[in-house]
Amino acid sequence: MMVVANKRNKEGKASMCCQQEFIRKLRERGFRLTPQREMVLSVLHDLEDHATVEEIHARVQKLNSAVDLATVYRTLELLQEFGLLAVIDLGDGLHRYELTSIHGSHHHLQCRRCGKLIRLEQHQLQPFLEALQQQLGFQAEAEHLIIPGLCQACQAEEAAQAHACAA
Amino acid sequence: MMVVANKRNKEGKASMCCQQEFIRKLRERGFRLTPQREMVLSVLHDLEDHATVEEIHARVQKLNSAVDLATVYRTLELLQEFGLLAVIDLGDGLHRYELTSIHGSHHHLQCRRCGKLIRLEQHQLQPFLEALQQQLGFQAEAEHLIIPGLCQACQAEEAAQAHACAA
DNA sequence: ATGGGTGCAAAATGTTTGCACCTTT
DNA sequence: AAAGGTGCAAACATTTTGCACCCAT
Repeated sequence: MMVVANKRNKEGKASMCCQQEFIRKLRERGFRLTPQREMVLSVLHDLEDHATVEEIHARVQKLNSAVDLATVYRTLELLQEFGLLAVIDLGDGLHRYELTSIHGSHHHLQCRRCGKLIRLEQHQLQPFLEALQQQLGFQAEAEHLIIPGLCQACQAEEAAQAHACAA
Repeated sequence: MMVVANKRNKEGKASMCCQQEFIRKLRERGFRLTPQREMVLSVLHDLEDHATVEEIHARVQKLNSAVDLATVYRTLELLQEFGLLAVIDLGDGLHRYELTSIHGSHHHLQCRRCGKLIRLEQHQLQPFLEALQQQLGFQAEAEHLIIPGLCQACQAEEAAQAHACAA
């Protein structure tokens, strides 16, 4: 029995390009593309940003409320093994996920004061990674670095605060 | 009642330099330096490398087996608030800790194949962090980045393996 | 006496696993 | 029939919390 898992195909976008890849990798190992797996993939596909397991599960349940959290975990694990899924750890004890094929390799600057995440594209990191290769022989495969610090706005506010204290 | 928490003072090294800092920050907030906190700090001080909570707890228990895990957690939390403690997440679900004052700001290159950690000093990262400031106005405070990739040895082995498959 | 700190046990959180049942091939 | 996949519940691991009691000021 097939469940409608991706309503967006009618829009004609090359939607779910990653589904082909997923199916291929599943078949390679004798695994199947089930409606549940399709739904998880679809939800991941539609994320503008990375999401936690709970968020993914909640969205999947809107499509079919019977889908279990354990199934979501199991599917995410598969996607990770296949290298299709990036795992992001912001240090708050929650893992966040996103499809690598959709968002491309990128990184985040995380403001420790306001929490804002600033996207950093792979190419902005490239010179640094190349230096690692040349100087240390290390071939970096950084897909998702989180660099903590202070965003521009918060730098200003902290400076203002320091002023106020001094006065 | 005072418990001997740091046997190494007799060696004459400027041992436990961080203890002064810890005491000062505690006092600032009306908190106390207890034997338990002293022991946790001492254990952290003697680590060659970062350690998990369990490892720290085990070492503290060698000094006084009554010390509770919860106390270790509470002390680590304090040290974090004071900015004296670096938390490292290698992605295996365990947090590792080390005193910033002892080991200095540094980072790690982590080989995804053999698991080896290669130390990367702060100054090796500096040009990149400065570029972030100049180009994006972001003031990075990266204290402990983990950059995944392949170490030199494993690059060679992967290449050899690829050859073998082709043949 | 006031308030911080501890140990202990319970709870909360996030994730994994065992298993009976269902589904696809 | 064989093998994979699911939902459910229980198990797990890590971390946090509530509380009675202890200790320092």
